[in-house]
Amino acid sequence: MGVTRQTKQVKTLLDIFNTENNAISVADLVKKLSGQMNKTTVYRILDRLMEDGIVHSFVGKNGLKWYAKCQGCSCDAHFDVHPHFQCKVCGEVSCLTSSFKIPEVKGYKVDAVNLLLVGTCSDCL
Amino acid sequence: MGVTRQTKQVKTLLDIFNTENNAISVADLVKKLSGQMNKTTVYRILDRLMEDGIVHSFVGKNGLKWYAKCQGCSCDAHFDVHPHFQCKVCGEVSCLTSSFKIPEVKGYKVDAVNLLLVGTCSDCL
DNA sequence: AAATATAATGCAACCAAGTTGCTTAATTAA
DNA sequence: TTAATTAAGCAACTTGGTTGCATTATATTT
Repeated sequence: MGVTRQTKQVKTLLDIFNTENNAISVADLVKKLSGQMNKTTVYRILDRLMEDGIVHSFVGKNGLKWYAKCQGCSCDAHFDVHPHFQCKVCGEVSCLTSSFKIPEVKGYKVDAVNLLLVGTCSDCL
Repeated sequence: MGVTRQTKQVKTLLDIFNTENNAISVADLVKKLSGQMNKTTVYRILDRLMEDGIVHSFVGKNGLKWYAKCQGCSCDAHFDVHPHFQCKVCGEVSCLTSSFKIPEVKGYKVDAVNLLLVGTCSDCL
């Protein structure tokens, strides 16, 4: 599970994630790479990169799926989940470094958290 | 803005929200009401009910849109936002009563929060 | 109560995100 | 270098959601 071959396409994707600080929506990736790469391929590589713990994914404010490079976030031990911030003006999404403790809820077993802050980023203020 | 006429369809929707405690996905609503009501109508009524502050909406773990009746939650003054819980076994989504203070983030102006807890509900444990 | 203005519904067509099955091509291991 | 196997490409499809426009229902006015 998650033994990713070093294909040209995988390298392209990895390169994007390594040079880009912010999160990227799959839709944007597909658009940006259209012509270079099939959209199915993009989806499948992202799946594999996530299994390998290279990237993590989450859902943006309008239901689109976003990916960002994992940097020190333990994606499996989901207990230092970080929030994400989405600017409603420019649409940029970034990982916030401030970690966040999972709230306890009586009667429920919580094992993942999706915390999305929506607002205006410093550039758009 | 938000002056909703009391049509048969609106009453049907309101009735569903008043008898259902949990949140409902739009997709489910459309399915449940197919034959009774056009899907466009469902989407539009939900929009209006939200403008009126009758229901609030949020995004589930797989990007689907969910709605739930507002009960005492001030949907416009987004500062007593409540979290939502989605059970990954049965799929049910419910509003948690525990309120939640919006975290401060330096440089950003945060005005909405989407906090989704994913796990296993008491029925599925 | 009837007429009018206006808001809401239905319909069909559309768009975009994401998925599936299958064939072909590219890695990696032998 | 060949063989085993993973990954890429393609096309077709599914699903959630939207749009424009014609028709119908609700409120309002007289």
